[in-house]
Parts: sequence; C-alpha cells; structure tokens
Amino acid sequence: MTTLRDVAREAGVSVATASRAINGHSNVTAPTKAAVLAAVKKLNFVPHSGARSLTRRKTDTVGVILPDLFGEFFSEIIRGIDLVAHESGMHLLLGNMHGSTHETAAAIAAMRGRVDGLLVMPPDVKPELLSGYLDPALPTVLLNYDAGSLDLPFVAVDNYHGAYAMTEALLARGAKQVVHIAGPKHNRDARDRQRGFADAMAKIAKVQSPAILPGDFSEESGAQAARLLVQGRLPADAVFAANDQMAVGLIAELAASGMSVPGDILVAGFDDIPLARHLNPSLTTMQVNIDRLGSTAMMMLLRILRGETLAAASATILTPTLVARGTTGGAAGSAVAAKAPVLGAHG
Amino acid sequence: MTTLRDVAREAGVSVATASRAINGHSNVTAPTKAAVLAAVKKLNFVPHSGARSLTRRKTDTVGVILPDLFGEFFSEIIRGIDLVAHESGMHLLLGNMHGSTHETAAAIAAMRGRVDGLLVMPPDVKPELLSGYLDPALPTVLLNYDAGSLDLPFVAVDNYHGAYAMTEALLARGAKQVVHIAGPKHNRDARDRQRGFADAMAKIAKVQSPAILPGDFSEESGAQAARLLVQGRLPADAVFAANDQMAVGLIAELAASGMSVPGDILVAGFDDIPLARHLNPSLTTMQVNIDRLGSTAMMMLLRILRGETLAAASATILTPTLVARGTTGGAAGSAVAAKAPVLGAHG
DNA sequence: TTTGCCATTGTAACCGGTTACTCTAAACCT
DNA sequence: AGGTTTAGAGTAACCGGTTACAATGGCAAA
Repeated sequence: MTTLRDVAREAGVSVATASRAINGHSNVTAPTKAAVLAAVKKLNFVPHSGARSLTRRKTDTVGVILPDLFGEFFSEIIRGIDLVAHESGMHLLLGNMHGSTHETAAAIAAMRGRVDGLLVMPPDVKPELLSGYLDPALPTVLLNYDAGSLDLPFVAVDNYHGAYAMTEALLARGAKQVVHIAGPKHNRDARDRQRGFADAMAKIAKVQSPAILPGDFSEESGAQAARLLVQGRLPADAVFAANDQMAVGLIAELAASGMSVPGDILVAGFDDIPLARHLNPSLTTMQVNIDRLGSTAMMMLLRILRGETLAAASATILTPTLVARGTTGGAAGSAVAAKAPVLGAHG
Repeated sequence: MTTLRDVAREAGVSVATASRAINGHSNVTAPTKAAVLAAVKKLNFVPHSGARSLTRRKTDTVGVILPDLFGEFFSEIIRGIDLVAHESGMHLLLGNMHGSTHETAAAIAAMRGRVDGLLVMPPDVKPELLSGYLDPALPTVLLNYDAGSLDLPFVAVDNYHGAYAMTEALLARGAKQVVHIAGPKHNRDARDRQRGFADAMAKIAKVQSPAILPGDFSEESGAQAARLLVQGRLPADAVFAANDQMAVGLIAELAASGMSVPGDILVAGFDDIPLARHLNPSLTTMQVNIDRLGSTAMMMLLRILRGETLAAASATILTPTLVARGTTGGAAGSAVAAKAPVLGAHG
C-alpha cells in the first residue's frame, strides 16, 4: 500500500505539494509536477478514495436502497440509475432492505459517511416509517412512491391514469363486461391500478361495481382467475390484469379451457415485460419504462447535490404508454400515451 | 452531523470510552455504557462508516465490476452476489466498465480504499490487460472467465461441455444435419460453445466441418440465420443456436416461412432465459444458473477475506443443465446435467 | 498503612488524504 | 538599492472514528 507520503518522499517534496500535483492544482511548477507524477508511476500509487472522501466530505457515491431484487424490474431500475450516475462520475452503493423494517434501518445507517445522497424505494407497507430512519441532512429521492406524508422529492409511475387508459381502450374495442384481476392488496401500484380501472368503468361504462378478482401479481394467480372465470361462468368479454405476469398465467389457462384470445375474450396486462411481445398472440399492455424511473430519480438527486432545493412538490410522474397488440385484436405495436402530463409538477 | 466527540461530551466521557461503549467492548462499566447509549439516542448519532473503515482498514464492502448491464443476466448475477453478501453483512459497490479499457482502469482505481475485495467480470477482449490494473493486494475473484494467464480464482460456466451435451442430445433425437448459429467471434462464451458443438459433431456424427452460421447473440441475427437456411436451401434437420435470444428470432422467422418446429426442424438454444419456457412450442435449452455464478464467486471471495489462499487452481466451473422442451419434440421439462464435474477443481 | 494489581477511563497518535496558513525567495516597483 | 508583491512549497491541523499506552483509583494483600 503506497501512500501519498511515500510518493512525496520519493519525489523529494512535501505531501501537500504531492497532493496538489496529483490533483492538478495550478500552483505547482512543471518540473515539480513531473517529479511527483514520475514517483506516482514508479510506486504505482492509487489514491485512497476512502481517505479522500473523508476530508472532501464528498464520496461521489449514491446509495441505492431497494426493497428486494426481483428480476427485470430491479435490473432496469439500476440500469437507468447507472446510466445517469456514470455520466457524472458517480458510483452506486447497493443496499437491500430485504423486506424487513429492521434491515431498512440498518441499510440506511450503513450508508452514513459512504454516500452523498440516497435513492430509496420504500417497501409497500408503511413507507412513513422511513422518515424516522432517513437523515434529513442527506439528499434523498424516493422511487416509485407517489406522495404521502414525507416531504421528499420522488418519482413515480402514473398507475392510475395508465389503468384508466387501458380500461378505456378495452371499452373502445367494444368490450361490455371488463373484469379486473387485482394485485396484492397492500401494494400501492396494485391499488392505484385498481382505482383507475374502477373509475374508468364508472365514468365511461357507467358500471358502479365492476367485477374484480383477487390476485398477487404471480402467474399462478392469473391462472386461478381464469379458472374462476370459466368455472364460475362469470360473464366477461375482456380481462384487464394488473400486471403482465398474471395476464400470462391467465392466457395459458384460458387456452387450456378452450377459450380463444382475442376471439372469445380480450386480455390486457400492465408493465410490458419482455415476454409480452413474444406471446402468441402478443400481449396488449401498458408500457412502463422502468429504466426511466431510475434515471429520472438519479437526475433529480444530482440536481439536489448541485445545490438546488427539491421537495415533494418537484416530483416527477412517469406516464405509461398503451401498447396495443394481439390479445385485444388490435394492430400489433401501435402505442398511445395515457392522457396525463408526461412530466409534470405534482401536488 | 453529530460526531463521536459530541456524544462523548454529552455523556461526559472521553471519545475512547464512547467508542468502546458503542462497539460493545467489555471494559466499560454498565452505568457508563448506559450514559453513552443515552447520549447516542438523544443526539441521534449514527457512526460515520467512512471514517470507521479508514482506521479499521476494513470496509465491509465488495466491489463488483461488470462489463455492462444487460438485463436478465446482470440482475441475476447481482442477486446471487447479494444473497451471499447480505448474509455476511457485506455491501455491494457497483462499478461499470461500460466496455472500454480506460473505464475499466478507472473503475478499479476508484475502488481503492472503498472495498475489501473485488468481483470482476472481464470484458471479452483481452482480459489479460486486467492484470495491469488489478491490485495484487486486493482479494479478487473473476466471474465468467475460464482460465487464462491470470492466477486468480474464478468461477465460470462450462460452455464447452454444455454445447457438447446439447449437440449430442440433438443427434440422439435423430437429427443428421445439425447447424450451429454462432455468437460474436470475440466472445469467449460463444467460442467455447462453438467448439463444443464442433467437437460433438466430429466425435459423434463423424462430421468434420459442420455448418456454422454467423450470429451476434441478437434476435435479429437468429432471424437472419433462418433466412439463410430457408433461401439457401441449406440441408438441416436441427439448429443449435448459441443462445436463446437467437433461437427466438430463428423460430419466429422459420414460422413465417411456413416451417414447423419441431416438425420440420428441431431447435435448441442456450441460457434458459425466462422467455424460453413461454414460447410456443417451448424452447429446449441449456439452463445456466446465473445467480449461482454470482453467489459462488461471492462465497469464494469471502473465503479469501477470511484468510484462505485461493488461486486459479481453486476455480469453480458451473455445469449447465439440459432442459428438453417442445422445440425438440421432447418431454417438456425434463432436465439432464451435462457430463462434467458439477463443482470441481480446474486446471 | 503501604504496596501491588486490576479494572476503567483518558490522552493522543494514527488511518491517508486535503488545505488553510505560513514561509522563502525571486521578481517587481519607485 | 530598499521595500513590496507574489508564486511555489512546507507545516500542521483536520476529517471522524479506533486503539495503544498512560493514568487513575479502588481494593486486597502484606
């Protein structure tokens, strides 16, 4: 481990001069600088970022705390964050709350002194608990969390308008009896999507209590819904699943029961997972650009780090896009944005 | 920012005592300890991990450097690493070399002083260049890199035997003329798979120069191969694509040309991406447990950090598993491991 | 009562950099 | 020439913890 002291000694200068030469300060003569850099090369010196960030009070790192690492969604968010972070020379420190409140506190505490800012995706249950753990002095942006009691900037997906738009589209295709397969009850995304569905049914189709089947975002729960639909002889000419995963399970089970999609029944999902376009028929869904979620949040965090003041009022809501494909009999590939501001102030 | 000094003052003790009380050292009286902890609560003190790691010379963090963040593969690796890291209370610092050599050096340098060890997945081209950047004093495990000039422990996938086994299986299904769609030329995985294919054809089918079509792991290149196959009237009764992505593109294009899979031609891929089982017919492929790649590497790194000495000789080779599905007309879901040691010393 | 030992606690050096402040000497001025 | 400015380099404090070593004091042993 060669240190700056070693370099200084080798170059025959003081540590201060060595430091200045390495960091390109102007008040160093050319020959002195050359001598220092030669010593750096010779000793193979690499600055100790840990020590440096201690004095600079700047780590060039942002902490990312996610509730869990579930496949596609996680990787896309990270990719989006990294894209922006990388441009600004920032590093990513990953924290995982693994669902538990205790771990969340630990993850956040462990970040102290290691990061300049935090990107946090609160767990579904009681995100308000977070406020107790978060350091008010540490710039923080919330991911996938729309409003609430915390006065922090956040970026979220407009699930409500997305679901509303999808329901509207199904009705426009001529469906009369649209059934919704809901997501987990405690999940914020799922609740908002259900609300969007119910409101659209009430406003457009004048149906006050539309049929809603329970689900938990899993493929199996989609299949279960299909069985309920078929065996229960629930009258339905369209199904709107709260996510693609369930739509996939639903379609497979419907096919097994001899029902044709979209011939007998239209199907739509939400998320646009990669699988969606490869199904046969391909799945109509609301496209959520998950990476945008990450990159937008990172951009907001960078603005705060540059000195701007952002609060909940400067939140960003990402609007999902309707992608009409085979399962609604539509022209495969056409895309329409949900009716809502693309990027707008919230509050 | 409350510091340890503040806590000590508040509790009426010295910083040394405060530090000892907080870290649970035995030589502190109960009342003193209580006073310190009360002060911690009152001032909302959270230790500064950066400063702590400077003196302890231990960061409880491992650096993960990946060539790029491509979807599924990346997220699965991270998930595997995190699984093990989390158990040991380790954090993950993400570095991204974004393909370039220059960035790789920068990413590795930036890790100095921030991590206790490194998990590096070398880029396809000249992984040997790495040795110049890597700090020999920093425990390092290589990911997805099988042998080479670096004497570092690594974990890799046995692409060769996997491809050999798949080719063997296709021949066993009665195929006479198997065509391979290769991956990018500079890609190590792709080359090994092609080698496995060629050797199997030579040894089992006694074909010395089997047909090999170019590809680049993309869906489009799979479709292109299909067109070559159909228009060029290349005699073939089975196609082994170097990855699933290409197999997907291939199948879609074959279907568009009116060819039936597996009726007219058998198809197999490699990787077992989630999409594979959802295709219709479902795709026969070699299952690579990518998360295992990450968790195994992390486990090796932990062993080094605990003081064990590991070198290239203690590498781990993960053997992929054959999953026979619809595209080879087989019993969907049966799985057979490739003939090779499951976990074994290499070299 | 004095000495010795041990359990607590305090002092200060240190981890590896950064930088405010000081010092020296060369260059500039009248 | 004498005084002043200023560029270049050095000294040392500091970031926020940890810990070796020193100091204190209470109690048992002599």
